[in-house]
Amino acid sequence: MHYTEQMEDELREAGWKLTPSRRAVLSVFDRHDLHLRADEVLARARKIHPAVGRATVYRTLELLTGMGILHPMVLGDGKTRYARIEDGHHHLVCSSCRQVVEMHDRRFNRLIRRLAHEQGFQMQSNVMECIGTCRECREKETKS
Amino acid sequence: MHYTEQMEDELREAGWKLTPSRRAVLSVFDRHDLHLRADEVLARARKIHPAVGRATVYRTLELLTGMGILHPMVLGDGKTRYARIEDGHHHLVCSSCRQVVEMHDRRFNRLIRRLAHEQGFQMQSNVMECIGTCRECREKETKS
DNA sequence: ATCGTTAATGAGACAAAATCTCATTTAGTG
DNA sequence: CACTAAATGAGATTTTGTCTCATTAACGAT
Repeated sequence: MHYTEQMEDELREAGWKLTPSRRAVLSVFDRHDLHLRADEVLARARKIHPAVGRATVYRTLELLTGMGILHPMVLGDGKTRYARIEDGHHHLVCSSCRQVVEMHDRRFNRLIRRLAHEQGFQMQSNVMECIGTCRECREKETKS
Repeated sequence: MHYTEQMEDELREAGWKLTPSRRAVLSVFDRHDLHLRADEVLARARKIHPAVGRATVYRTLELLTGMGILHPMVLGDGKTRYARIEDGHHHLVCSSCRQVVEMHDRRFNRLIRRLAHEQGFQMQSNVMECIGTCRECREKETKS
């Protein structure tokens, strides 16, 4: 089953109405590897359902964030971007060339869940950003 | 030695000029536990050096971010906030009441550093946000 | 199918956050 | 203390996000 359909079910089960606009926004995030600004989401959603309004995109992004489906983040350039939450969403960001590497490591989720539990929290999702320098940039650095 | 002085040295060593405005912004972050919006930073900086302009605050926040001294983040309400980076900065955020719990756990930093290293990254800093529900909110939930 | 309720919508006014420009100032250097 | 490039503040401008409100349409009941 596709991600979009799953999410539509989730919305329905939570009692939200499934409108063309919401479907359009959701379908933008069918690919898992996107980090989009609100205006980019708007543009892409309009390709699917040209009538969507800006307000609705913001409302939907907020809704999806509240449901733990998306997560807003600032990847170092001051712009807020939305990305799907996979439990969890872990980035390495190179502070020099800005490339973003996605990490998927179970140890991480396990450790976080445990630490959250120790504090009485029940984890819904988590996002980590690690800022550093990638190998290529370090090598360029030392050469110059 | 105070944090502010350390950071001033860092700026100087990197060849940046130490102006009253930059000092003012830096001194705002002398306390380690702040998560401030740009306009809050401006207001606080003006208490110290009333002449600072908005543009300069943004410029300085960007500079300090680039140097790995501050990190911008979106704590779930869509507002960008800046906080000092301590290696690392780990939050539990309750999605219901919005309380933020700071975690300090060495295992975390160790694991992240290792994972970063595996990818060829040299870590400068890291930030983690775990969204969940705190005990109090869960208890309220079940009672109602 | 159709109806009724109510959530959801789009348009556009509005507000807030961030950027840009440029003439002027000043920190650091010699 | 004079020089110069970096940095600044003011304010115009752009971008991003919010709000209002009249209209629409999703969904359950019939």
